[in-house]
Amino acid sequence: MSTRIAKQKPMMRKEPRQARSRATVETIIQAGARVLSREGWAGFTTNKVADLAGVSVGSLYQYYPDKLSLVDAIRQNHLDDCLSIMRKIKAKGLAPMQFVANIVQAMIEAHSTYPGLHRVLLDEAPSSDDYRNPNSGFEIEYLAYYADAVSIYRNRQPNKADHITALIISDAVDGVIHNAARRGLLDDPAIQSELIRLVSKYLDEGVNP
Amino acid sequence: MSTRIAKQKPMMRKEPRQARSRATVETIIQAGARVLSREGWAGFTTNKVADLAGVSVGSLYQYYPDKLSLVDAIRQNHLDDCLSIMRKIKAKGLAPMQFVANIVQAMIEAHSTYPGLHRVLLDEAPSSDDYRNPNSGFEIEYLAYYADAVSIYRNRQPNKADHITALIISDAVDGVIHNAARRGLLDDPAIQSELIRLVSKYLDEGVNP
DNA sequence: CAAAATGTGAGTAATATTTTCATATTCTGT
DNA sequence: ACAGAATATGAAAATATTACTCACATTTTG
Repeated sequence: MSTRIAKQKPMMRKEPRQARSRATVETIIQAGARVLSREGWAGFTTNKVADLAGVSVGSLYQYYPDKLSLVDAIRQNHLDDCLSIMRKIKAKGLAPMQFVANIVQAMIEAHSTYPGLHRVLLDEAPSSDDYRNPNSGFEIEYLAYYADAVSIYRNRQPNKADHITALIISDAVDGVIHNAARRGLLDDPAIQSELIRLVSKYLDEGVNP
Repeated sequence: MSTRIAKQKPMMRKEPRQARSRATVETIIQAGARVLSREGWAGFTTNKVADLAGVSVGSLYQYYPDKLSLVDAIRQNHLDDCLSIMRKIKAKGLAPMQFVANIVQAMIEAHSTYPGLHRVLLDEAPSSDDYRNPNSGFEIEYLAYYADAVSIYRNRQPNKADHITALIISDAVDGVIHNAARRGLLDDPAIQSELIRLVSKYLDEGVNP
């Protein structure tokens, strides 16, 4: 999955050394993501997470000093996943249209496992660090990938205006996926193809509005 | 099919009769909207609402039997506003491009007062009735307006496919606005014009992707 | 001016949730 | 095999939160 890095305020109370504890921590993170996704921040309790993970609360507090550090870990994990997906697709070196289709489909897939997670992490859940901040490293890197995608799609050098374009696309895709998930339509092929069309047409230059 | 059904639980404990109490109720609703917008469902407490409204909790409970009925009232109020905006624009009978621009700008404006409200009401806050349901009367009416807008823009009879188009547009607009608000960019003219461009290009037929 | 409407806010009652810790179990290196 | 380290447990202490009431004050109405 992802490498976890030490922070000023130690993210982890204790580093899991054996395979068993590493698995426990992983399970806790997954369960936490599921609880956040299904119940939102208001329904996120350490006991629920432990229950769903099938471990005792004690185990949870063995590794995370408090609730907040657990959310931080979940967020870190999720954002790492997002960036990793982006990097992989970019590395494929696809043709423009395939590229867009790939990104859209990857984003849909990423939201399929825990439909509400992204939104909850960005909008609801408090944070000790600054990942919520619009100028956070994550947001910047994330949007930079989109901006890069724009220049790739248009087959030319990166451009300052690409960043606004990237913002619009990223947020529009987010909105369609989020609401589709809310309506239970994330699997609808019509939604998927129309979303791709939305992005493609917006990216196509030439025809003036 | 059922239209609107009378609620078992009365929305209001007591109907405000004098001007003073009507103003109190209005203030409470506004304060409630502000609290929901700023703090989300998790931070929504009756005492906070009363404080912000500048009235005592007692007054709040004079009109609303419980917290849930207050949220319901706030939601009802907000959704009525949304539909009312839509109706007014439709009534203007504008030309296609002006029409799109108007809707987008109206939606941006609607989100400007309480940036997080719409999302919180749809995603976070629980509901005694079925406004959260994707097949609720509100959703259907709301999307119907968008679908209608599509057929107006394309200057032809309404079409079954318009509904998917409407869904995509509605949700994309929602996503861009919501995230722009989160980033404090709701006033950015570049965002506004690009959002209009996104919608217009998607609606333009002819050029095949 | 009496009665009805409205407003007050400290306090209660109930609930919920985080976090600990004494103890039990499992693993690792030798 | 064994000691010490790592890991796991979960009842319950400690803490926090907050929805909602009620006895009483103030304002409005007719």
